[in-house]
Amino acid sequence: MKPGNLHQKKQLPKSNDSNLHRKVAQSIGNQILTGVYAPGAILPNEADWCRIYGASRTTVREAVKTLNAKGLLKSRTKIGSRVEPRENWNILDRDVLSWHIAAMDPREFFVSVQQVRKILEPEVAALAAVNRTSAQLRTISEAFEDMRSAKHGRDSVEPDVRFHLALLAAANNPLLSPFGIMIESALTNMFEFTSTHNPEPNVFIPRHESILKAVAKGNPSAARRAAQILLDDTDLTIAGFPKGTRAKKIRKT
Amino acid sequence: MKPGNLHQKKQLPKSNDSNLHRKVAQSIGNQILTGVYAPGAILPNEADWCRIYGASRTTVREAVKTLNAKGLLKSRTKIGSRVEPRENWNILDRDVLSWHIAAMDPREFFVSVQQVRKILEPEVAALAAVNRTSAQLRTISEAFEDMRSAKHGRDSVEPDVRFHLALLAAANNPLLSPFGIMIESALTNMFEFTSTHNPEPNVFIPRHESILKAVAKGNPSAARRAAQILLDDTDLTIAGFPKGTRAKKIRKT
DNA sequence: CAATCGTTATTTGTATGATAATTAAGGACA
DNA sequence: TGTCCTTAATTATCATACAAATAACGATTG
Repeated sequence: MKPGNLHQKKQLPKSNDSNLHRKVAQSIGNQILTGVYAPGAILPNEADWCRIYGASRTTVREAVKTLNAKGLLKSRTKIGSRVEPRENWNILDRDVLSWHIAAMDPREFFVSVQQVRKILEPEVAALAAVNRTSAQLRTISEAFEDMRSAKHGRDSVEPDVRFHLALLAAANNPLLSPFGIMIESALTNMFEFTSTHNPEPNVFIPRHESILKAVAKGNPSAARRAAQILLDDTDLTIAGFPKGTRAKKIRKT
Repeated sequence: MKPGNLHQKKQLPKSNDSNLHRKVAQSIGNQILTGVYAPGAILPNEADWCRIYGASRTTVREAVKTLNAKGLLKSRTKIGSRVEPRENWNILDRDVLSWHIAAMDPREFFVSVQQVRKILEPEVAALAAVNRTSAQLRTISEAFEDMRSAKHGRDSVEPDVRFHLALLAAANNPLLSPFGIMIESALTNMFEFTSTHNPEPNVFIPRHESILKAVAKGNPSAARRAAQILLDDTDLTIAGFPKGTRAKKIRKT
């Protein structure tokens, strides 16, 4: 990538979200996540960004404040904005995660996600089996029914996501909720692969049913085991992904 | 970089807490976290905030953008800013977490944290045992030595935090890094209790040493077990906390 | 020479006022 | 009753100016 021509206006991705400061934030965020500006680097100053995007300073500053708030930058007077070290990035923020996914090899992403999911989700299922309210159980159950009755594979993605998010919520630990975004991203993006490379998504229905039943019964160890089995199956699916394929961009509305 | 000064104290840059928009963001953020404005509620509009804080609209807007970026709000034209549902809050953001801690019963917080730590940290230790680089091992080891050589309890907090963060980093999974903030907050705030209510903090030294040795040897199951033991001990400490005590406010920079 | 102390220049921070864009809500009309 | 238009409330964007912080530089002095 060629740095240098600051006088040229950037092509901002057109999006239904017509907020200019949001687009600017996304553009800069993407450049950070793709390594155009590495941790420790000083970004162009506000005046430069104004020229680059043809936006007012107000707008640029709001974009920069957004990135500050997500831990990607730290701005100081007379210095400018410096890219923060990676460990300070709010990687589980919805925007940051989407930039991250767009920037990295999707296979690598799935490996990282599966590693975390295999640590968390069995225990989440176990906690849900113990801590769930009846309303939360109903939500999980509804998601499962919608998943089962989905005709096409793509129709089962949304209830599938809903199932896992409901399970996570039923664990009733607020510190776990940021993972909902990770799970959602993973399942949604994974569909881009499974739909094109995997003929039969219905194998997963009984796996989800086992989790649901265990949570309904209030049996934590059964829930834990059921979640582990589902994740092992998911591992196999991922292992079948062809190398070098790029995930299509999913536009969230 | 000179090779000799690995032990140099990290120069904390003078905190820019004097930023007005930051103060406004903190104030509004606190009010959201304490429930003054509940999820779904519409906040006062920008003009109101200007009057309330005596700040310009520019400043208020930057504060609101910050809160938007952290998932606490969503602003829309003609509507105003609405508080988002809790599950969208970036609870593992440094600011949001500190507001959260200030707003809730600290015992409750420790329970939530311990639940998550007991899920994650044993597996983190196991991953670190397998994935660590030698540089990462050195960092962990240095933290341990600093911890051991600390004279007073309060001097062992910083290396203790450093130990756990280094372990987390050594797991080499970027999706886990947001938990560093949680761990840091937990350990730092916990000291406010242990220092006043627990006479002997040195019990934990050998526990940490077991983890270090297992990670050094590259033995994941030993690392996992050692981490579990440490966390069980921590549970006991927390169980001894008197009820109703409030954590003192720790100002992190 | 080395260290100290102002001075200057650069960059972000804050303020003000104006206009545009979005859209909920209410009113006019068929 | 339902549709379409107008209005009003609020955020979004722009332009300009000045304030504050501070790194970099250079003069002064021991």
